[in-house]
Amino acid sequence: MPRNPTSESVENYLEAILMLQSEDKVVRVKNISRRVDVSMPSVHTALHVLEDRGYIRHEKYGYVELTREGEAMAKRIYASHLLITEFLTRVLGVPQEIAQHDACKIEHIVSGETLDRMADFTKRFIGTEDARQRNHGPDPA
Amino acid sequence: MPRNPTSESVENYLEAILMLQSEDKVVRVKNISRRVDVSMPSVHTALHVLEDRGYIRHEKYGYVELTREGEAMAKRIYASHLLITEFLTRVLGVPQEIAQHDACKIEHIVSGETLDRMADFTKRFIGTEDARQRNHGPDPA
DNA sequence: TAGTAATATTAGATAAAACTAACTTAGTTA
DNA sequence: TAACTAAGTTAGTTTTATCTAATATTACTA
Repeated sequence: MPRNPTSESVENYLEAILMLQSEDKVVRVKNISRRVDVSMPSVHTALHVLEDRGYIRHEKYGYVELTREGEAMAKRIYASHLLITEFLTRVLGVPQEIAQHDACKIEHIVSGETLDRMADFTKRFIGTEDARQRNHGPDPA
Repeated sequence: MPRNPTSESVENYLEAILMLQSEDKVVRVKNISRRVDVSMPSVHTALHVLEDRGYIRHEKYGYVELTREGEAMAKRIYASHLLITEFLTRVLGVPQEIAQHDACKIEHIVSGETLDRMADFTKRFIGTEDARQRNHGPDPA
């Protein structure tokens, strides 16, 4: 495996922790394990990596917390996820569930450039769609 | 790592072999190595996997050939690659080089559903763009 | 045809990310 | 407070994909 500075795996854990944090207030190994669908020992190992990279704080037998950097990173990834999902569903018309699944993968590999274009396109497209609905007319170009 | 039946790595090798085959007629470990940017021993190992799965034929110190299944697989992946690249460049306006890079990643993970929607959207979109050019721009003849 | 250069292969190591099994800690409850 | 349970940790293994160094083969050429 490559020495990628931020692997898909790391990003997934951060994203999961962010979501658990916002849902349950308190984040434990068990929760992450269930959310990411991975054994507790695997989570444990991953948490060491995340801690080494300064993304989380974690004391033995204690709760898990995102650092400022970890939270920023997690939010960035989550934002990508939302953006991609919206693009897939609203622009391309991909069914929700499939869009979710694809977004989970794409969010880790896509360039910032493409992400920006998706955002722009979605914004313009939604506007156009809304206008079309208001007018009942053909595509205004 | 997951026991994914067809990994990104396998797909990349197949794609590379297909392209080399169409360019050079004859495919050797060295060529694949350069194309995929991986050492020759790594290619060698990968070729065993590909052979076990019935995607290629390869005799010691000889050339590499795709089987019928291997070629089908490779073509399927390459078609996705083209489709995604076209979508990114022509619809979203992502610069060629970045689009290529993103396509190389996305092609391995995206669902067939999303792929289909991209194809449809591109077709419709290009049609619209052409019409716009015919109406407002110089005559394309 | 012998020697060399290019290519291929083998052997063995490393890294990431996961796993199971076994053990430890902490919290609850009888 | 003793003991049970749930959660966490440690130890050790596996899989996939890569690498470097060393060796072998092939093909060419002098």
